[in-house]
Amino acid sequence: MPNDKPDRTPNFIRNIIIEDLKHNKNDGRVHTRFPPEPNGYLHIGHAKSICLNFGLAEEFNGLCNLRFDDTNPVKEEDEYVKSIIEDVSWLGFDWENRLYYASDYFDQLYDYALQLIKKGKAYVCDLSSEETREYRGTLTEAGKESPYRNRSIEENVDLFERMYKGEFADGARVLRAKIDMAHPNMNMRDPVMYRILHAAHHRTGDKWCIYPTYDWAHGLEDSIERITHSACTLEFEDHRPLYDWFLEQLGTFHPQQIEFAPMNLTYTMLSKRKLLELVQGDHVNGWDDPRMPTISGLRRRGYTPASIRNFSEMVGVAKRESTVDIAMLEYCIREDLNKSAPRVLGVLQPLKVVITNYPENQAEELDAVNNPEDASMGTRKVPFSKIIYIEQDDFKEDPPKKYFRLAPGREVRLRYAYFITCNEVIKDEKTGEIKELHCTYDPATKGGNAPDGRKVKATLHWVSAEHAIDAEIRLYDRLFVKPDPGAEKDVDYKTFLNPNSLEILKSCKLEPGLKNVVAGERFQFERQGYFCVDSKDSKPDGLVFNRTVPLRDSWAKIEKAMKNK
RNA sequence: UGGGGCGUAGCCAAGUGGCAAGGCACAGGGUUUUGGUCCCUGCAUUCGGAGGUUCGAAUCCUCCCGCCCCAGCCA
Repeated sequence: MPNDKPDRTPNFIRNIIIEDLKHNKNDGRVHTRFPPEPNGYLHIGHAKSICLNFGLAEEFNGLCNLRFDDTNPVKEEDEYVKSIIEDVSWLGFDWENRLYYASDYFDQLYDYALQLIKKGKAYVCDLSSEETREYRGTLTEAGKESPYRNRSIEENVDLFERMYKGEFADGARVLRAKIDMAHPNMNMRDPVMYRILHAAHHRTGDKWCIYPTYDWAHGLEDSIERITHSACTLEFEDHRPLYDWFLEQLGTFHPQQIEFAPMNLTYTMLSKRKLLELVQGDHVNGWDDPRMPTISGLRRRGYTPASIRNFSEMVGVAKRESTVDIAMLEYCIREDLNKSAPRVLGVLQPLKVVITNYPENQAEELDAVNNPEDASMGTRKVPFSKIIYIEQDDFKEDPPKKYFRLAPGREVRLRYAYFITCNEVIKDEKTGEIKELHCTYDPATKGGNAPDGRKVKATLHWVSAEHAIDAEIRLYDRLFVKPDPGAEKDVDYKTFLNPNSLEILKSCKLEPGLKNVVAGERFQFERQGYFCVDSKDSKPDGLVFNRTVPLRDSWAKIEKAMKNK
């Protein structure tokens, strides 16, 4: 059995496939598909579905198609298909030559509809949409049959052909399946198959003015492509009897629809409609804003495809409604970047430090390790001189308990450099603001070790002032302040948008080696977090970095715990 | 009051009659020139509840409770 990851958590869909394979169902074929509607950008929830479908195909030596479910021209755009293609392939999946569109099948769908009409299983209905709703009945009451339900086959064929030809106005008529207006499942009460829409389609242009509905089209799309296992989300469970009904009536290849629970993520929103609102309302800067849970947003934020694939595997697939803790996603990106990202020194909020006993006009090149997790990534040189910057947070004039960074009289290590001791704090006379620190260094501790064996409790990152390069750094935080911003039904979720989800730092100081970075390049700024070069705004003479995720910070936890005491 | 689903730890999630995997989070401890990583340890006598069947139940049966979805010519 093709399974190179025996430790993968089992899930019910995989179990169904294993069982089907055991009985040689579909001649042992496994063929899945990812069927997005091109009406928005893909988000992390779609990524889970992509990983599921392509992953299953991969695991069982099958195939997975990418298919655009473009049956509604008024909502769909080419921009979205472009972004979806980019996102799926960025995630690392390959549909080879199997890129399909529902619109490729419009002719076949039309023929199938004619077949159903001729079997007396579909009819043209002249009821308005309001009337159709009234006739449908309610959840607890049966519906009424349309007065047009018993038209002759000839009349239905004629009317349907004239619908196709464009003789009727939008909404004037629809084609409906003739099933059962008293069915307890609302979806079976003569569902609409075609509606008249005089709208240009992003691919077929003005060829069509009738468009198939999802229920009518989807099963047939799957059938035409000989899909074996058609995974979709839970809300379509009620549609399965209809999915099956159409395929049975037509006697065509019958894929199996399997429903799984869609994913929710804490502190964000996974709904195309709401994400569109955030974009259109300028609450974020576009679909690929690094705060967005979209694949393009995560990509720009610095997430790797591997981290997202791993996350998808980690959250699993089940039928139970779930809200995954965003900490799990953050864990996945840290895990990946810890192994792969080069370490670098960068100061976000600089505090000037003068090493008073270090010679003027001197600079030396110190050896620094590029990644302690991977020796093959080698070492580099970092310049050191009399004036350096350290992080404002790394000095406290009046250090609290358990704070073991720099403080007056205290000695700490500068990473890869020297031990320094703080002797003097220079303040602005008026504001009391700390302007700079005067420290002395111990020349014997070069590289970071004291020959006499004395220890320091802290190691700080730093950057030489005269060698540093400037950069803008964008710090991102969760998009919403509540774990489930949509939970309160009578409060708009936008109320819970985090006003501090983006903080821009303009005068960050980075080690000079970062001068020639390229868009998308990722680094760990030691003791801070993982950052990547912004793909849109970063320029050679104006570097912009996005913080992907901060490092775990146990000091922050201690601080918080002390405050809560 | 119709139909379809789902209830295993704070969050995901295995398990399908033989005595509760794993991960995240959290809490301790060790290593450490990143308060990072890594490594140990702890974390459900119990599976929504109550009965029943059985030598034995999260798994089977009955009843009850809770949550989600469905009345678009959206997908």
